[in-house]
Amino acid sequence: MVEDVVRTLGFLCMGSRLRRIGERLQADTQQIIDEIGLGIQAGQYPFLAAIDRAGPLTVGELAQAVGITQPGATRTTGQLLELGFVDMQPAPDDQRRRLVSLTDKGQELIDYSKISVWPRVAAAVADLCGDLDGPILEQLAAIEDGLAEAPLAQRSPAKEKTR
Amino acid sequence: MVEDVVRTLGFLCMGSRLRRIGERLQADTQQIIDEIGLGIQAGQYPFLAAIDRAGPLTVGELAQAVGITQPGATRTTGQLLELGFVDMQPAPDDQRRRLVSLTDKGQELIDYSKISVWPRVAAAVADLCGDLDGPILEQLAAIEDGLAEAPLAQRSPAKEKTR
DNA sequence: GATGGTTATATAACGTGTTATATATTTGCT
DNA sequence: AGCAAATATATAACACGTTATATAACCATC
Repeated sequence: MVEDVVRTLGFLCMGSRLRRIGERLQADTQQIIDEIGLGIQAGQYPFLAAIDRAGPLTVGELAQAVGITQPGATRTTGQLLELGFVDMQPAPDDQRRRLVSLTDKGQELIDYSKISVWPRVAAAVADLCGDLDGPILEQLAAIEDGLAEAPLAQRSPAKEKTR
Repeated sequence: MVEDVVRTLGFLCMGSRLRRIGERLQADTQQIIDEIGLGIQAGQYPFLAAIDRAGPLTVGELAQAVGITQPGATRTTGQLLELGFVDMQPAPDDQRRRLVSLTDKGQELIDYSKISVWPRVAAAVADLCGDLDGPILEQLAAIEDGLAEAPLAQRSPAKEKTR
């Protein structure tokens, strides 16, 4: 068995480490989404959630809300448009801005997700790291160990905790 | 100003959040590397560090050591080969395995990085989150706030803390 | 009211992760 | 020995982030 360098190097590799844990969590989340059978990518949720919370937003506002760059927001918005979850129309007062709003289909997806996917994901993540405390490196180690033991999909509220 | 949905949604978006913080940290680290003038990508360091610590490793062992999949390790190894930092040769006992070792140039890079880049990065990250404690969501919020105030490059040990 | 700078979005090119699959070598069984 | 299964690496195709730049619309000033 080979040493996990990223873990060993601690603060030095914290960027790589956060990133790989984030990727793992998103992949696990995707698995839950697929199990429930929704045709959406985990990374697209924050966009829909932002509009659901704040009402129609422009592409730039979406980028800010989700914390990525504008070209990334443009692309994901295009995908959501393609999938029929959102609608886009120029802002009446400023033709440069494109207002992105939820379609009925998008609103339904969100409403259903709120009762099916989101609670399950949030509970699974909380099960994984909700009770943690202490220095961040220790918590990250605990999270990685936890994920190795049981992925998010096995930490859903439906399944009784056996530990 | 638009609400940061990923932060607001907490555990539900923890994957996205860890990922984006990791990307930010890596970008900041890259800036420090570039300032010092080394021709390497932040994400390539863990590969060289792994070999430096453990001696020559196969592609598969590198993937394990760095915590990514094998095709990713194959690609990065190819880049490091191209850059002249590593050498590859078939393992004597098993022609399928390719042993990756540091070249003199690679070893020099590592040795120099150990005194120039690594301490600075580790100190900057420690400055950012070394003293944190408590629930992970709170720590992540503190890290994001901290990065917004001052990127890693401004948290080097050379610069006196002004706060 | 034309012109130059700013702002919003789109597009292109790239980096680096993933999954799926092809290829070559080794291993193990009859 | 010979052949099937397993293993190690490479390659292809894709996801999704980035930076740099093009284009269109708005605004301010002369």
